[in-house]
Order: sequence, then structure tokens, then C-alpha cells
Amino acid sequence: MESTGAWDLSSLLRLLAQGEEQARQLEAHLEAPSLAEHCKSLLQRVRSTLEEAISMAKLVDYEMSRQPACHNAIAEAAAAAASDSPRSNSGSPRSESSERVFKEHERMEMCKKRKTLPKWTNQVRVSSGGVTEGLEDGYSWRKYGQKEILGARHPRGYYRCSHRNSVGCLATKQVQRSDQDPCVFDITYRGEHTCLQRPQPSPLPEPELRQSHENPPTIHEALLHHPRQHLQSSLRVETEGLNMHDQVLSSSFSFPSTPLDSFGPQSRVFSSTNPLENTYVGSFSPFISPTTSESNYFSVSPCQMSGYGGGIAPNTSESDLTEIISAATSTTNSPKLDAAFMLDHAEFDQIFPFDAPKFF
DNA sequence: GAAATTTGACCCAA
DNA sequence: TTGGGTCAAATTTC
Repeated sequence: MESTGAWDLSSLLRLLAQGEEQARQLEAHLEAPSLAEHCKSLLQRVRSTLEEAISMAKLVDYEMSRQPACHNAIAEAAAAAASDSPRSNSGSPRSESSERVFKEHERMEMCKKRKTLPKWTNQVRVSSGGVTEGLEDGYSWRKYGQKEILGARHPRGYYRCSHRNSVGCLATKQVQRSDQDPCVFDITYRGEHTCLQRPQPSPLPEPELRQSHENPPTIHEALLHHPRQHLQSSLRVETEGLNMHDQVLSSSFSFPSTPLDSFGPQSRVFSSTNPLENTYVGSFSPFISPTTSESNYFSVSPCQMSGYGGGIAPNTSESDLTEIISAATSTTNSPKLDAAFMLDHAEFDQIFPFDAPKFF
């Protein structure tokens, strides 16, 4: 096999297909007269094919850790390959032990991947009057754990992307309420979303949701929810001038005269040691208009919250906030984000081909 | 019944 | 050995 040093998904899939074909041949020859000879040669071929596939997979894994956006395409390709395989569905059932081995291996691989995932922290302030969509980030999260943290008064909630099983999106986040200020929540994100999900518009909008559509997100909100993606949107609008978004922008946001280059690598710094040093607050401050100029936090105003719990009473007690955060961070629909998402997904990519390594 | 959350148990790095 | 992160069965919610 050619080893170019660059990863090649099609080659990997081809190798895997070869391996499967050879395994099939091996199966077909099991009843042949010269069984031993056939088995030996075929097993040799299977082994060498698998070795090549493994080394290719390592390259893919490495590249995926650098360019998470590739993950989705790979997951789709793998799913397509799996559905093409006549054996994949009928499936020879795995034995219990091989299943266990498979799971253990998968777990180890996930563990390795997680270590390489980028990590960053947002601090979100909720107003005492209630909680808002600010704690939603437009992504769909599923809570998978909560834990008391030593030295912290409040438990930490663990969330993963709800598309993890379907497309293997490894994005996770942790929500930790601050001890110093109960209105502040540290939200630590880990891993980019590779599911390319976007908030889905509600099929039957509630009155307040319709109202949300009538009041599209400000850039402030957009950056709060999707810092990188909406930075892209912002840059585009700035480049093209105030066009269809004039109304939104002029009413809620005044553009800084920030050149694109000023959002270079420092615009988003990932940390594996002290995430608090690298919050979006600082990184995107030119675009963010905090409620108070001295505030270091995103400030969130009271609003109607979508999702399981429905609306939040304005006099929600602080003791309820943790639960509210849980709901807010795991909610799926965020109508206020629709416009921004349409903007960044549908338009931005055509204008600024995204070069992830360069951007980060 | 499906989907989401809760919670005790487990794993592993420090 | 300990604490943080994750798993997965049980429970809850819709």
C-alpha cells in the first residue's frame, strides 16, 4: 500500500472492504479439501490487510483530532460502507467475550481521543430574575452524570452531545456553578461538535417563540451561543457590509472596526491546564457588549426557556438554578438561533473556506 | 413506549 | 488511594 503520510479515508475503507472480502473467502474455503493451505494463505492476507488498515486508521484518528470537522464525513462514509456490506446487517452475532473485548477496546480508544480534544470554558452569569436561553448553546445535549466535586459547594453536571451515538460526536460539556457567585456558571466544553447539528425550528411555534423569530439574535447572543461559528457570521457581515441583517445589527450591535486578522489563532485558545485563562469572554470581547462594562461574564437577561420545564418563573430561587441549568443546557430547540445558524451554515462557508488548523 | 434524567458503581490518572 | 469522569440500570417525564 502506498504510504503517503497523509491520511486517506478511501484507502482505509478499501482496505477494510478487502479484509472483509478475504474473510468471506476464508469462510467459503472452510469446506475445501486443502483447508489448511487455504486458511494459512488467506489468514496471512487478512492479517496484512488489517495491519495496513490499523496504521491507516491511526493516521485518520490523528487527522481527526486536528480537524474535527472531518469526523462527520468519516462517520457518514463509515455508515455508508457498513450499509453496503451484506454481512453488516445480517451480522454474525458477536460472542459475549468478543463483545466485551470490543467494548474495552472502544473505551480505550475513546479515552485516547478525549485526551486530545480541545477544551475551553465559558463563564455564564444568570440574572437573579431568571435564566435564559443564554445557557442554551443551540446544541442538543444529554446529561449523563452529576457529581459532587471536592471543595465545591455545588455538583457538577456532565453533558454529552445527544448525537454521539448516531454520528459519534464526542463533544461534551460540564456545568459547574460557581462558589463565589451563585449566579455564575462555569461551562467547560470539550471537543468540537462533529455532528454539524443546528437548532431545529419548532414545528409548531408557541406565541413566545414566534416573537423570538421576530426578534432575531443579536451578534452578542450569537457569539454567546456559538462563539466560533458566529464569529464567522460576524466576519462575513462585516466584510460584505450591512445587508439583509441590517435591522438586526443596527438595532442591537455596533461593529467594531476589527480586521479579520485580529481574530487569528489567539481568538480562541484551547487549554488543557487552566481553561479559565482562555474563556471566550476575553477572546471575543470586541464583539460582546456585556451588561456592565466591568463585568467579565456573559450577562444573561430573563427570558422564556424552552425545553422540558417550559417557562421559568421570574422569582425562581437560586436553589433552583442548578436544575434550571440542567434543563437549559440540554434543551434542543432554540428558535432565537435560527437566523444565525442559517447565516453561518448556509452562507459563510461559501465565502470563507474554513481552514481549521489555520483558524485555531 | 420512547426519550431524558438520576444515581450508584466503575475506571483510571495523578 | 483518591477524586474526576463516565457508564449503565433504574426512574421519571412526556
